[in-house]
Amino acid sequence: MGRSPCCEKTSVKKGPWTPEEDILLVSYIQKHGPGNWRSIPASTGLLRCSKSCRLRWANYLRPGIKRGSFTQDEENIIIHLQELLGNRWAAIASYLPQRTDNDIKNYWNTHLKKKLRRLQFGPGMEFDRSEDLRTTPRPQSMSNSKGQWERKLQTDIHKAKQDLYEALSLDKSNPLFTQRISKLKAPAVASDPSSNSTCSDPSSGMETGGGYQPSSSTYASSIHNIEKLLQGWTKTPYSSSSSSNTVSSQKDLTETQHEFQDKRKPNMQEMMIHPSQEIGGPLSFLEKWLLDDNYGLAQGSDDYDLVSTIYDSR
DNA sequence: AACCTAGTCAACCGCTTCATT
DNA sequence: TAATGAAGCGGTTGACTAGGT
Repeated sequence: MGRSPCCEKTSVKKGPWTPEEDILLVSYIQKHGPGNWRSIPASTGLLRCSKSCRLRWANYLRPGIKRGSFTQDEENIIIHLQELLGNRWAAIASYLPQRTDNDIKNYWNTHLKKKLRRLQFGPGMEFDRSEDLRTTPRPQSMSNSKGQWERKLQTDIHKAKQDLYEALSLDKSNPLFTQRISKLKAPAVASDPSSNSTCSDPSSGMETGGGYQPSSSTYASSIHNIEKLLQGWTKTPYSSSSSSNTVSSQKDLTETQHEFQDKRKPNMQEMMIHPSQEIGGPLSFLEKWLLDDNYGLAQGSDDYDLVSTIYDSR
């Protein structure tokens, strides 16, 4: 299994992305859709490696990303999922579609770890909880019989489930939750994009996030630049002509920018309302888990399937 | 005003997993 | 089945900023 020669080490640009680079990347993805990262540098003329392009898209340019401080509900979800799943940030992020795994990881490392440490050991006590989690309960349980591990996990899951359900249902403004609740009840009814919105800025449709203070000097932190770039992004089917995937000419670029500003703007909000390009998609595993068994909390329902799923996925 | 320190977060690195041949 | 390449993931780094001295 050879290492992937991700990119030529020479002539690959590193460091913060420029607006021009973002435009090239967004233009390409707007035409061809995300994926096929390998071909992007060659097709767009970007002097970035494929990994860098994918990361830039996934962590920053992708529509529907919510920036800014995390809510209490989000915190609770992250804490419980981290307990259940460990540092599997991508898995955790899949339950918070508006947040990227990188964001969650950063937030965990910079805020939550310390917060939990303080709560658990009191101020002044320094203890690396993540280290503890890595070396104690779960691995210990794993070393025991599967049955023991499952019972322990079931207890955790019941608690997590209860808290997660409370967290989600308390947040009436959570569009993902309400939308999916209604979808569950009436799957045939198309959702009304104008009925709910997380967008704090209706003119742009961009979730600016509470309290987020973009850096004034660095491009990478300027939400407004990204906002402009993505203005008009839609889920319009991508061009199937992936053979001519070159956005090298200025003409193409200009046209694309105009497309963003003109034709596509009306659908921007839709994308923001339905993050993660999962509009109308199937309920996530966790959502099904929460919703399909009538919450199964007081009934003491058997979470064996869930436990098995989690267990087997390890 | 200058320096220091801690916090934040975008981006990179290297490993693993997945898909294809 | 094995080999290969691409994509995905988590850990880490380093640039930048804010606040304190």
